[in-house]
Amino acid sequence: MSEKKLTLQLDFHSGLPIYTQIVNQIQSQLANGILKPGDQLPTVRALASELRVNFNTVARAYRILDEARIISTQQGRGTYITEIPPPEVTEKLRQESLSELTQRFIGEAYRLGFSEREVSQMVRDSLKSWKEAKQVKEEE
Amino acid sequence: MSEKKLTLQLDFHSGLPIYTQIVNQIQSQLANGILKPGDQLPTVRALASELRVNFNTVARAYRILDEARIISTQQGRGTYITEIPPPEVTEKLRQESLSELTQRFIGEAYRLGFSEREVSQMVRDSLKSWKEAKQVKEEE
DNA sequence: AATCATTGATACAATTAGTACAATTTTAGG
DNA sequence: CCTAAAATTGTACTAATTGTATCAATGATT
Repeated sequence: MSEKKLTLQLDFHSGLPIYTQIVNQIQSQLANGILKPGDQLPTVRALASELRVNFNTVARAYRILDEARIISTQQGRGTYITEIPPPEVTEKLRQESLSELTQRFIGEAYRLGFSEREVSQMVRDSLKSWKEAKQVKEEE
Repeated sequence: MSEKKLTLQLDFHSGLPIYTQIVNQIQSQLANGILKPGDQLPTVRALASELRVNFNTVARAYRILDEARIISTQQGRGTYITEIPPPEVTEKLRQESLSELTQRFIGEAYRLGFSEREVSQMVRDSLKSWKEAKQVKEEE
């Protein structure tokens, strides 16, 4: 696993805010293929030290990219380029995630000794309340 | 006694903490019948080594599952899937617990952006598999 | 001068790793 | 067999690394 070193060129006199320059350059390196989905970015402190900049400035750039779903920042872990699943598998992944969630729920209910009838009845009731709550919310 | 090897797939970039992924996948495998009450799980150190993760991370996952009464950890012995406790709770408590469980499930599905239709369809499917699995088990 | 955007300082929170310890089982000597 | 040491297993506490939140200082623009 090669440790790619993120290289950014900041221009402190350009009038563009530092955090904007960081955002732009990471986006452009991603567009160029220099950065790839799954790549880990330097920590906010490491990159800040590299660029001779306050780490909050890097954190701000990372937050902007995170909100744009371009990167994924994880407290205590690090920062990674978002994996973009090809569109045809997105739905599959979605279903798998719902399936796992449902299986955990059913399994837990089973463990607690509930019958199929009880579970399906409770799901019906809960979905009904949920739908009603959603309608109220949409009327606001 | 066949030594079932617990197989987990971790995604280190998914945004979900490792310990959460371990918790979820063990619950899933229990719901699927891949894991069964009484099964012994790998030791914290064995699973950690397998997953290339610190053993405290596995211990944390095990502790969460233990607190949820899904597994039973015993210092010096090992870790086992909890045997289904006889539901000695009253019917009222039973219903409350099912209701809470269901609302948590629906809420989580909602948070992940699934529609009522998708959720109820998935519940139907999962209940069907569950019923089938139970029949097979009763024939043994 | 006032205001606003940018950057910096400081404290905090979440996750994972390190180290020492306690409970239990296994094993080796007698 | 019995017993004590060793190995195995989970626990507790702490440290290190990471991103987050809040607010203060700075500096440019109006």
